[in-house]
Amino acid sequence: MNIGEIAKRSGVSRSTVSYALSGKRPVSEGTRRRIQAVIDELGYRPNAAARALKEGRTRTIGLVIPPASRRLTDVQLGFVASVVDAAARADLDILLSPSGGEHDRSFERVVTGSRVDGVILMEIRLEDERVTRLRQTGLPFVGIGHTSRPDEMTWVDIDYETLMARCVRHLADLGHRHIALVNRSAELVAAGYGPSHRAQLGFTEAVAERGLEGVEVCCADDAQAGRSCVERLLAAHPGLTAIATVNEAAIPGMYRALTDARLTVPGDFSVTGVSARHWAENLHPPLTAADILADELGAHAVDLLVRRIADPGLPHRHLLVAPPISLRETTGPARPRPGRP
Amino acid sequence: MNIGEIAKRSGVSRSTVSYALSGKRPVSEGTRRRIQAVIDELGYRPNAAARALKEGRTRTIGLVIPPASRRLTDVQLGFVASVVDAAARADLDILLSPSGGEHDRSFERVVTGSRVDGVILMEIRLEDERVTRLRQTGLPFVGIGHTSRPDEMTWVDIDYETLMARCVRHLADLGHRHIALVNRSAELVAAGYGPSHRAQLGFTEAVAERGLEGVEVCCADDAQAGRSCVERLLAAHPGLTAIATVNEAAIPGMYRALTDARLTVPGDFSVTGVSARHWAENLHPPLTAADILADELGAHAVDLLVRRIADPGLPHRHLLVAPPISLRETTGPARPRPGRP
DNA sequence: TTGTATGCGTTATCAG
DNA sequence: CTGATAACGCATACAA
Repeated sequence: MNIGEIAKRSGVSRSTVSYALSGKRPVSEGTRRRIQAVIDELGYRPNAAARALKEGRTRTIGLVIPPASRRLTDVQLGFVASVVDAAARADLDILLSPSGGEHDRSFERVVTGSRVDGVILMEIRLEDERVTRLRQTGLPFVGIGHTSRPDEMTWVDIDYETLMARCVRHLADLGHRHIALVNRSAELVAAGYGPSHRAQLGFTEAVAERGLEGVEVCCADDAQAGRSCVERLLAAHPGLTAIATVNEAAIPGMYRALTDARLTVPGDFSVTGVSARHWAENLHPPLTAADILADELGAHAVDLLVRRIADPGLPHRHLLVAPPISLRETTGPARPRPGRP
Repeated sequence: MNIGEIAKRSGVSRSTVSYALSGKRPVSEGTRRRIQAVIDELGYRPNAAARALKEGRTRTIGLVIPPASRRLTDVQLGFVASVVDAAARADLDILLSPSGGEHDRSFERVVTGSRVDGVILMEIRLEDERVTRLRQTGLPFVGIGHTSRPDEMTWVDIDYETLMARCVRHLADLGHRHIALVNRSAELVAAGYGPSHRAQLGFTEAVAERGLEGVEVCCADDAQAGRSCVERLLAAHPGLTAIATVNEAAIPGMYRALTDARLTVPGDFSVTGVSARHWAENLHPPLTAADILADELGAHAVDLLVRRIADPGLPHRHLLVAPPISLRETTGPARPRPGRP
């Protein structure tokens, strides 16, 4: 079924059908209706490939997510959902590319061969080959996250540095003097994952500023890791009374370790961090945390991308958000740990 | 950058470049290398739209997921991940369509206009307009889930009926006589959501078979709902000693309600159900459950789709899996509830 | 071993 | 207001 068939059956030329559809040229009401009738009857839809070939654009954007094998965190899922949602609202289709490392076939397919009009890139590292590649191709793209040279690209991101510093100050205000940062996995940190690095930065700064004792540990993104991580922390640091974390997936395990150690939250021990709101609210007890507004950020990324596609010469723009801490039920005044020497 | 440009710079014709790329015709080693050098230098990639137009296929499959606004369950996420993964392995791209109800623009775009070679459809209802629509278009598709007329389409699915019956029998074997089924949301059940209906069926059958007392309730897909649902259940049914559920998202809340009622699991009360393995294992305590092998099912769906695309005339095939119950730490011998009259 | 020519389905220009 | 026709970039049948 193609436009020629519609033209034949309506007794007009192909161009008339095309114009009747696009409205880019006046078509008499009578023929317009006749054409529409035939289209409805046959269920004709313009071929997307032919249109893309002719118009030079696909009305599709690429979304590069972490490899599917790695389980996505709630925050990441929130980004995906909001991007998908915003794209659908803008009548854009989404081509998904699960690609992490370099030389990924799926990634290459998406960024070359004119399959998409632009790309949204998630999980960006401080040094990220994909960013380099995207810049080479000249394809418009927007990062959710940014590299160590932020001016080179358009991005939206969460200000983990400020957020973590806020968490530390909040704990300090409650009298905590010995605090741990539970970061994401050692691999991620080693790979130069921006949020981890910036969380570290913010933690170190605020700890120094308030003259606290701070300890930093890495922890894999799952409950079991969170549990053993906190067990070790408690054993090694008897004076520790609070944890700040950016590892939401590990929090249930951290709670568990605390419970097992007969430490109540927030009575004996405080926990806070950065997390998706939905996740923080559904923990038991609900986590006092800076709530990441994934919806807003994803929608904004799509918006920036749409503009960049319309005018690739636009100067790069950046959006760094630092949501306030939502007080819930996991932070309280410091109290010396029971059984502490 | 197009094939003509490469041809010009290599001093050969366009067809020679094309054949050098596809290997469908012998090309002398010398010219092949010369062409490749130019391609590498300019970073040429064949235009996907032109190729799709010429070949009549896109090397892309559509994945229809529930609307992004609705939070996906762990099981659903597992399906998406495994489909994405399997498609990437088969060098297929994925066009994502978040669409639930009827007349969805995103859905229409994906299934018409030859944007994809085939579709994988998730969250199918007993009566599902999208299935009807897909059948009309003649586009190959595979369901993860199936309608009330299973022979009309190719699908893979989880045998919730058998699974739920198994859960009930397992509880009955442990001496439980009064059991509740916590289903998914009332909306979903009302909309004719297959898994919910089949779980209901299996529950009713097994309860009758073993002469038990059974009660069925619906519950929204979140922790809060699970909590209040179990609170109500405990108040209304003093003899209740076990729950079977297909609502994994509600389980943390269910645990909470049990704890609040001073009921230990599995000492005083048993819980079991159907869940993603990862989810069951990460609950505290880990849930005794039939583990849904999302990976396997998603990969299988892609495989079936690829075959259907290759030969649309193939007879419909179905895969109904019923994984065994993995014994973990939430079911034990029945014991009368404390404080029971 | 290579070159020429055609058509995939659209949109848009040019001509009536 | 409408029709004929030329691209868009590629793959391939046909010729050499």
